[in-house]
Amino acid sequence: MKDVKARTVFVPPHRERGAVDARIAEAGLRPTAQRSVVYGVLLDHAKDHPTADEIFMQAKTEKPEISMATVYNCLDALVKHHLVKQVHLERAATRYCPNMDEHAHFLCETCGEVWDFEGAAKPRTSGFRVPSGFTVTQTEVNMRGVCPACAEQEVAR
Amino acid sequence: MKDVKARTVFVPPHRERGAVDARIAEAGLRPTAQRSVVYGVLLDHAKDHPTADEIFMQAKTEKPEISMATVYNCLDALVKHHLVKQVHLERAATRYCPNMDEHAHFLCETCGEVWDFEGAAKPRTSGFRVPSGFTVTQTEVNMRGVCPACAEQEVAR
DNA sequence: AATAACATTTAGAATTATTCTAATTCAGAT
DNA sequence: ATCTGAATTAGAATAATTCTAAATGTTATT
Repeated sequence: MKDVKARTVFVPPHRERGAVDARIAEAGLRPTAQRSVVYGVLLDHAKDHPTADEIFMQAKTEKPEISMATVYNCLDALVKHHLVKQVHLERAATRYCPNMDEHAHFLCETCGEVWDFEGAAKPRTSGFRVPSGFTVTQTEVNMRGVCPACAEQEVAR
Repeated sequence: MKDVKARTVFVPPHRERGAVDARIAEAGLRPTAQRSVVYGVLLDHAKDHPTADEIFMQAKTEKPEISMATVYNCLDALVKHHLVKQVHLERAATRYCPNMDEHAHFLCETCGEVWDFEGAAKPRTSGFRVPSGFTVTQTEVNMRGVCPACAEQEVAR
């Protein structure tokens, strides 16, 4: 697998300021300036599944004083209040995803890019038999393989 | 969540020496002493889903000269040759699992213990629609929640 | 059996992601 | 204005993993 890179991060096109704060407040969190920026960055880059470090770098362009520790604090708060999901695809850095619909993640083993696959059936247990007595609160489905772009390049060679 | 601990590791009851080497060889790997020990430890503690560090500690009791780097090397080789699966449940250390049947992993958020849930339906895509052009080679299903023992303690309080 | 070529192991240093700590700042309630 | 607790900050500390270079082991060839 090549070096795992995130997509190029670019400045958010349009993000409604109040809407972000409203969602944070609805989730039962005080919408501080930092949390808004972190959550906003994540919403703008939902497709990128950025790491804490990538979020930090982007957040700094909007709020230069923000610190890495705050990014982690904010992400933890957002995760705890079900606005954001952690994604553990590899032994590398945790990725963050603001798409709370049930969906799977796909990691291309060639280019390292991550995609969302929308769910169909019952993702709560994803076809697995949960033994009695266990309570499942969250299910994460991670796939790996080759994306169309990389498959094409493979053929070309 | 309490401190995440692995189950108490105890000395393997009976492990057939030749069988381990044979499986390593079948997978196309040279069965070195270190690989045998690492794979053997993993087979004996399949239910524990140990981390590299836990494997290292147990392996040392059988082969005191083994080094952490070698444990990582061996694990990587075993993963590459499909004898072992990596499990990424949390932001903590990667866990290793020698059960190559399709199954899901369940992490108890209270005690940190990990279980295998045997699969029923088609775990290859686990009910998710894979867009055309993508090739899925591996699917990992991770669940979180509360295990029966912890649920009981919860009620007792 | 000796040699060459290559794979594996080793110890320890280096790197990277994440968490911790203590001081400071901020927001809301009195 | 002041108190109180929550949030943020910088930087140190920790933990997992990878890297490096040297030593050792293995296999194939002579």
